[in-house]
Amino acid sequence: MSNEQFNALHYSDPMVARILDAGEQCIHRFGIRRTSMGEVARVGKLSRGSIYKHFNDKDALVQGIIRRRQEHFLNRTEGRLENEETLVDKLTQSVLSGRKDMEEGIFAALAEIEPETVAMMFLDPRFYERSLSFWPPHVRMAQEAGEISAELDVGIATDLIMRLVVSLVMFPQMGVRLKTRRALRDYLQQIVSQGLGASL
Amino acid sequence: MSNEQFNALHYSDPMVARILDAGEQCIHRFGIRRTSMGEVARVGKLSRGSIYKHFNDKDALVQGIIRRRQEHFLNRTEGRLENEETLVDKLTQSVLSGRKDMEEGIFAALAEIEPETVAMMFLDPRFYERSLSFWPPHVRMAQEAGEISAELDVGIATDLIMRLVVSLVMFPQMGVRLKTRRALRDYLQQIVSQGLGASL
DNA sequence: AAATGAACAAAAATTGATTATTGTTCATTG
DNA sequence: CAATGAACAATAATCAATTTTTGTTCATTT
Repeated sequence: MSNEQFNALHYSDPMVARILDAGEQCIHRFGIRRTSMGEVARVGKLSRGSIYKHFNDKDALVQGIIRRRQEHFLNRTEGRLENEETLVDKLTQSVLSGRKDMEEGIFAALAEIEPETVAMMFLDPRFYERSLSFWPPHVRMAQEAGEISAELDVGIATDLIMRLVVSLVMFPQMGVRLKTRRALRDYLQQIVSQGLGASL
Repeated sequence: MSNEQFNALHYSDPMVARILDAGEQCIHRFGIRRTSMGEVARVGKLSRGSIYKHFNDKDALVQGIIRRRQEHFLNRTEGRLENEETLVDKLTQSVLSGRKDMEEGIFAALAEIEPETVAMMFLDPRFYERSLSFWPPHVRMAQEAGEISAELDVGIATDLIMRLVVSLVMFPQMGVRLKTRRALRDYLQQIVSQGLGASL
């Protein structure tokens, strides 16, 4: 009998939320390695058995915490994007939000205690897939607005955007320094609208 | 008194080459963690003291091995690019070469034994900087050939290329599947010449 | 029904004693 | 004069014994 707790995350369930809250608190303070299920239970004031009811194992719990954090980031970003007119502005805003989260959130804390863990996380396909699924609606909107080519395959556009945004968030110090919002926006504008072709 | 052995790698020096050869052999077989300086000395049939004459510590040796391997890859790729007419073809060839190296070279072996080490390596700025310094001449050639905009800043073009190539090599399975040379070339052609603008 | 907590074997982390490795120095070798 | 190898303290890896944690089960509680 397979468990459905793998695919869906029932954030509405207060018990699940309590477990994730407690788990995230522990990870933030001690890192993943030094966080035990018993400690999570103690912090969340619930039973260990009850954690295992909702998460098959420790890795599932950790993945759930990371996933919720990332989805929370994507939702927050989604909200911010409503103020942005163009796809380029949306990309700019997303990179800036992403960078900010990386340098102050739970990932920053983890990077100090367990850098290998964070590195492994970055190589995890699931991490990218979630970022990837964020963009198609925005790509279509940009196509309807005539901002980018309507004939272009959504998958291809999304792929480029995902690779660019992830790279710019993860390695802000690499290549050209795009420190200011303006510089970053100009860079993205050039690539999105002309690639390396005719310059602005 | 600072040592100059950090910045320059004297591949011409037969002693340095012997040390790097022995070290690479050890890393390939046992991984970085289980490779000792004594073992490298034994394999290379030289003294431990002599290794420390050329490399300040174990990390310097490991970095030297990785660096030489990457430079070797870049040189080999450089040779292959001479057959390629356009920047897009060069990019295509580089991604394919990179992917091949990643799935069969020392990195593939390391990824099996010490995935965290490989993950950390990927997050190391030095790894990117070497890839970054590879592209400017090709960008200029493409500009002279009228393939990409002559007004475009070389740094910006190089930045995009580096981020794209690294991403496509490191995460071939992410986003759009670009399995065939043709599919990969079309993808790169679109991005380089029009970005997400007018489609082909 | 859902959560609890106790019991349990298997797996993993911790501990402390022991051994190996590191990085340095230097007199000797080729 | 570069390479060697032995000596050395400091650091890190290893190993076996012990303790903790994991993941599962199930009778009990809410």
